[in-house]
Amino acid sequence: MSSTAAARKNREFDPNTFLAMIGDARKILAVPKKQTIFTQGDEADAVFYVQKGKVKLTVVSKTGKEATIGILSEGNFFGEGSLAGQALRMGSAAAMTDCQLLRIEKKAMMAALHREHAFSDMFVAYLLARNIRYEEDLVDQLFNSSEKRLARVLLMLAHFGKEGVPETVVPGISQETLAEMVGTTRSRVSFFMNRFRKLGFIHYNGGLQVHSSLLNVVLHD
Amino acid sequence: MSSTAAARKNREFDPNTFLAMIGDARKILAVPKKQTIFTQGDEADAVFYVQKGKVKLTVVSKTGKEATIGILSEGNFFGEGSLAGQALRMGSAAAMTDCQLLRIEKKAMMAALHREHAFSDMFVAYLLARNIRYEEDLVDQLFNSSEKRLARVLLMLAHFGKEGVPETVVPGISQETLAEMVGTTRSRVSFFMNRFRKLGFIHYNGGLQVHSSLLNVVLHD
DNA sequence: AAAATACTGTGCAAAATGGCTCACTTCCCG
DNA sequence: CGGGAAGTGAGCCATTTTGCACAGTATTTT
Repeated sequence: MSSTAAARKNREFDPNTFLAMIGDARKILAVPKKQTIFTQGDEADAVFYVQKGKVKLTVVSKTGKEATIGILSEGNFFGEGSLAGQALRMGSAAAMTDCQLLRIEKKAMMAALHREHAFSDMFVAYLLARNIRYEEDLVDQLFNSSEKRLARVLLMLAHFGKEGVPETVVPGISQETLAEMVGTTRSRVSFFMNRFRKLGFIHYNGGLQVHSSLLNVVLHD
Repeated sequence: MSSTAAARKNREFDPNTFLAMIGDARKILAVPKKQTIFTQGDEADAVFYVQKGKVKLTVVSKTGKEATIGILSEGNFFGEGSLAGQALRMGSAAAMTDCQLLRIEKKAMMAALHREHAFSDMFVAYLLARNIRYEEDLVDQLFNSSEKRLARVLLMLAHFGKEGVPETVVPGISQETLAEMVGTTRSRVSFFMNRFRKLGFIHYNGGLQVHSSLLNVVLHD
């Protein structure tokens, strides 16, 4: 219930309504932590929806470098490229925590989009939001140094609870993964993380915690 | 007519069909080269559609740096952020060439999306394509050096005509603009452009021409 | 608990980039 | 047609970033 409320609050649509419209051309998947959901190059014939947990999307370049495109929480879709005619997965998806996912066949998804007003309204809203997010990421890359980008990534990963309660960042996220998201090297991330720690912006306490003052790094100058 | 065919070929929807559905809550705008269409911070209450010409989207950072998010040709929408609830423009749009645009009121757009199946199908397809494009740009930023990013931008700007006919890149694009797209400095662009020229990848001939062999720079290694 | 793995903190030299400056060349506008 | 503004090619040097390498510290596995 609380997850539904959270998703509605953030995205302006109700996953339950969504669920109802698809009918039975969907499957609920329980994916354990660290398991692969799909791999770059796989055939792409379905869209996924995160009901619970965190999913990491990555891409591997021809030279073997790895980049992390995003970390998705509940209320997000992924694998939508298949709807746009991409026959193969352009990246991989893996569960960072135990997840509950919805797998929707491409055909069923397109039929539902075409049939149900409310559903396509919702999906358009979702895509617009996603577009905005991508644009922000891109602008961030064009404008900021790797230190600021790291600060921004940390802030985005730390959904501050009500009133800035310091919630723990995605449990177990490694410097390696952070480096892949920021677009830099792990040693650089290590360097900045220590700087942030010395300045009191972040705090290790079992998990990683981010203090909202880290914003200063992003906003200042 | 040829523009319609081209757009259909690339985007799988017909602007004319699109036009018909909106009714009269749209205006056709003739925008002369270099004119501003909207400015960062303006009120956002309409979406635009490029019928003819090239439009440049830019963002200015708090520190005054400028980034170019994209250069749009016919068949593209821009300013869709307004549909997602952005009350103000997050960036600016300007005509790079004489343009013919369609300006659609936010309300009319949303009503049409909600009313016409074919229209929302088309728009969903458009948004998916746009998403893929943003994702590619982001991956490019995460993986590649500024030299390769420049090579990629040049290749994207040069829509090779049938059979690799070397078409001139967006007429009059400056190194400054290229730098803003690539996310580097103009001096760096100048440096690489000359390197590309010496290697025979590009050619100045009144306008700028790109040889498809530039692909080697992007693809190799 | 021991062994095998994964993750982190550093240090360093080499390479890439950012930020100027300056001299020229083009182009555009009055 | 002249002057100015805009765009380009170069060079230089301070920083930033990369790429490795290594040792010490968690974690996981057996």
